[in-house]
Amino acid sequence: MKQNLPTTYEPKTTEAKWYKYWLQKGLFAPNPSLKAEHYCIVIPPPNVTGSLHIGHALNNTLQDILIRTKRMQGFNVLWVFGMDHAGIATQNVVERQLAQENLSRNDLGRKEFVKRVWRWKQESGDAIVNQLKRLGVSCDWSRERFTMDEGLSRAVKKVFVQLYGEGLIYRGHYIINWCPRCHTALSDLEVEYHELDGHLYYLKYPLADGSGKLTVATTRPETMLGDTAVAVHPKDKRFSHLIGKQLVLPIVGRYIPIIADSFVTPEFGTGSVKVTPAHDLNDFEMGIRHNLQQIVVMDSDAKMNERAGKYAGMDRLECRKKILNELQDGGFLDKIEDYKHSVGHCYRCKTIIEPAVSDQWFVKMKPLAEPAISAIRQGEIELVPKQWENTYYDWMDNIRDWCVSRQIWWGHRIPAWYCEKCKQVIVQEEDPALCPSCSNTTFKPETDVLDTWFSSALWPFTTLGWPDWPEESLKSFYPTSVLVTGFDILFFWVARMIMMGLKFMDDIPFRRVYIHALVRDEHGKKMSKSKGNVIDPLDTMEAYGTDAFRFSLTALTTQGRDICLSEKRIEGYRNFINKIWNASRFCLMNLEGYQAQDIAALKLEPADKWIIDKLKQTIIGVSDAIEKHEFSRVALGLYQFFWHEFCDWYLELAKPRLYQADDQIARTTAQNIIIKVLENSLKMLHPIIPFVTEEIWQKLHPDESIMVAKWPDVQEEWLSLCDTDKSDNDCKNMGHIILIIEEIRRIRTMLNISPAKRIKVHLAVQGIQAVNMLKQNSAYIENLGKVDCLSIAQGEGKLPHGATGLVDGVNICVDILGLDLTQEE
RNA sequence: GGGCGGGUAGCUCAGUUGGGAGAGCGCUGGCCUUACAAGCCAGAUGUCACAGGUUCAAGCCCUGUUCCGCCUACCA
Repeated sequence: MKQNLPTTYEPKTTEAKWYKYWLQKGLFAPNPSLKAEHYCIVIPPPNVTGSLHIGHALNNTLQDILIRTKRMQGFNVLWVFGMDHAGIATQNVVERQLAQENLSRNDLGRKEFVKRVWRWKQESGDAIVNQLKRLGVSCDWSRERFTMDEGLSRAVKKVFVQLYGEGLIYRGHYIINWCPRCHTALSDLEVEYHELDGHLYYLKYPLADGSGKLTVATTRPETMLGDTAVAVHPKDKRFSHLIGKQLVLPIVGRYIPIIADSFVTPEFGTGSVKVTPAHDLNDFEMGIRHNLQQIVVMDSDAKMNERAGKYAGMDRLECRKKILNELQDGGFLDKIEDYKHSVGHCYRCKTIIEPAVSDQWFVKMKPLAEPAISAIRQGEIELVPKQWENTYYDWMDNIRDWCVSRQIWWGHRIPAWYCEKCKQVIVQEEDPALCPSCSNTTFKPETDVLDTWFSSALWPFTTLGWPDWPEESLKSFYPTSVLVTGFDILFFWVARMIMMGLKFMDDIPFRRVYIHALVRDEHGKKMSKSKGNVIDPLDTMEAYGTDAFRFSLTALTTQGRDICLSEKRIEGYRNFINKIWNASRFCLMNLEGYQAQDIAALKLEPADKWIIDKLKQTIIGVSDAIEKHEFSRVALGLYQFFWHEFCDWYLELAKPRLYQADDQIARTTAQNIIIKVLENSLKMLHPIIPFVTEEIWQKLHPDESIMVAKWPDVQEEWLSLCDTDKSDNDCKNMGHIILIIEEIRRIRTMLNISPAKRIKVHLAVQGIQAVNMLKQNSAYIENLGKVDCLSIAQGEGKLPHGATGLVDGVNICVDILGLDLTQEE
């Protein structure tokens, strides 16, 4: 069994080899004949917008750790893979490509454009799959799904139609967030707010009766063209005499009323506010309350339209300047103050969004949210870390209706038609044949598509086969075991999956949500291409190996904190991988004559019991940490055990027995222990670093994959053999011996004794038992302390001249007679 | 405005029910000791943000202050 291996681990060749092997053996798919508890994860589907970033690497590494562990623990495991069509984002990518050819999507037309996006989807999808394979993830590729594939599209239609039928989806004329660049409505969540330095402009509106002027404050003077009122607080005594009077809108000349509305904050600005129902959310609502006209003065590009008169065609910001000039000239501009305020931007293209009124489709959220709130409150779904529950409640308790229609081309068409004759809206899965109200047969189909997150919300059950359930077995994987995701999509995705799962499956979609952090650079800065601090997963895997990369991510994943990743750190863990490699190499090199033996046939030494006890503690700690999803604890516990306990101490302690040939049983014992410890370590390490562990495992067990090896079990005879609770003190004694060795080494260093030099050491301790213990373990001290003459005495002893130390009641004296200490000075 | 998280060794961070202040990297010194120089041995380094309080005992619990980050809101 003796084998020779190179001294440095070479990840590249190894990784490709084993991934292929696993695929060929079909180890990623669930075992239909296995009668075991199910463990299922559905992947957060990556967007088909290009390639994966480090956040994906983290997300999928953590999922793979759970999946691989559970597989080894005997569960019937399914990890569903799939991708998201990512409506706006993907459309933008393809539009940018077209722009390089000086084309727009309109040049192609809808049909051609969508074809082109499908082409891109193929390309991007392949890249994503390859990256994930490179990362070593063990998802079931045979069940790949796409949010726009046939089955999922059918599910989307079905859900839409049912919700519409129940009045939970409606079409309405409301104010929404409009992105003038993407040319589509956005949901509230898709708007990012950023603080901008702006101004507060004070405008003077004259009273129609000539009795004076009323000053309003605004950040957007250009919207005055669409003003249809000025509001004051009903209890504000300064203005109560003006309520009901008319103002003359400067420049425009239109008459607008002064209204009273408690929305107005008397302390802010002048206490009176201009009302533009068509271009501001609050004004819109005030407009409804007071039955005001909505005057739209901008078009879909956020340019002024014909209602803006001479400003028509102007960009909104340009128009602002011109209007201010004109107001100034007319004496309507009172003053301008600097003002910081937050402005909404499109989360996909960062353009400033424009509130606009239009016809859109909405999902009524309150009835869906209530059961989803109680699912968390009742503990049916657990959020890890728990602190996110507050955030969840906060949003869910104040949830607003969800605008789901998008005016883009890439996505699920809304299954609605309009009768060309009577304008009746028809919502159904199939094309209508006959108008139910006028029997007309010609219809205009809805051109809007659905928000991407609408189909994502159905992901946990559509990927498993709903509504057709082509494979009956998959049904039993719902609810899934855990969802692993970032906090940034808690509302976008997690909350909506819970709502839809409860609505359509009548059950939660997952029992637990593990929410991990964002990956930042080593100084905590967000990674971005423009800052140049991006760590690319592929480059990193190329440079340090996939295992080192995965181990780094895992070791840094502590709950409730962002992950700061530096190359230095990855390099450090690369060294750990190499350490594993070399320790394994050492074990394999010393297996001559090895035979697996029953414990009973072995002659265990204190060092053996000590390492077995440490292994046992590690198994308990690691298994527990995985169960609690404390990933950093998993990685660091294994690191500490393997490097510092196994390599630094045990292997050194075991070397004399491995190197000699006289005492066969001593040798066999040491061999059995190192193999036992190595195998158990490899198994626990495998979910984090699958490649190197498989490589070594198969040197011990040719053509038996570690992927399906049994997870370490502390009940096993081997591991229960050293029990510190029982009378056996060998483990504890070994701990004392280690301290003594360390003290001897310290003294050596202090005295500047060359590491190669063998020295004389005298030990003295109270009590015959203690003396016997030291005598029993003297070989360890001699070997690792480089001592060739160790004397052990009871009591104070008569210690000769020398340097002394004291450890746990043991007096240590290094004999300096005969030592050449001249180099000390 | 509201909420959450965080301020621990030069850097990045652990610290699970209060009792020993820790890891990795970096740094210093010594070693090619027959697995590993991507290594081995030894070492230095901290008013645990600040101020009070509870306690025999506080990095950990309570109150206040301050700085940083994030989320959220109808900041005209």
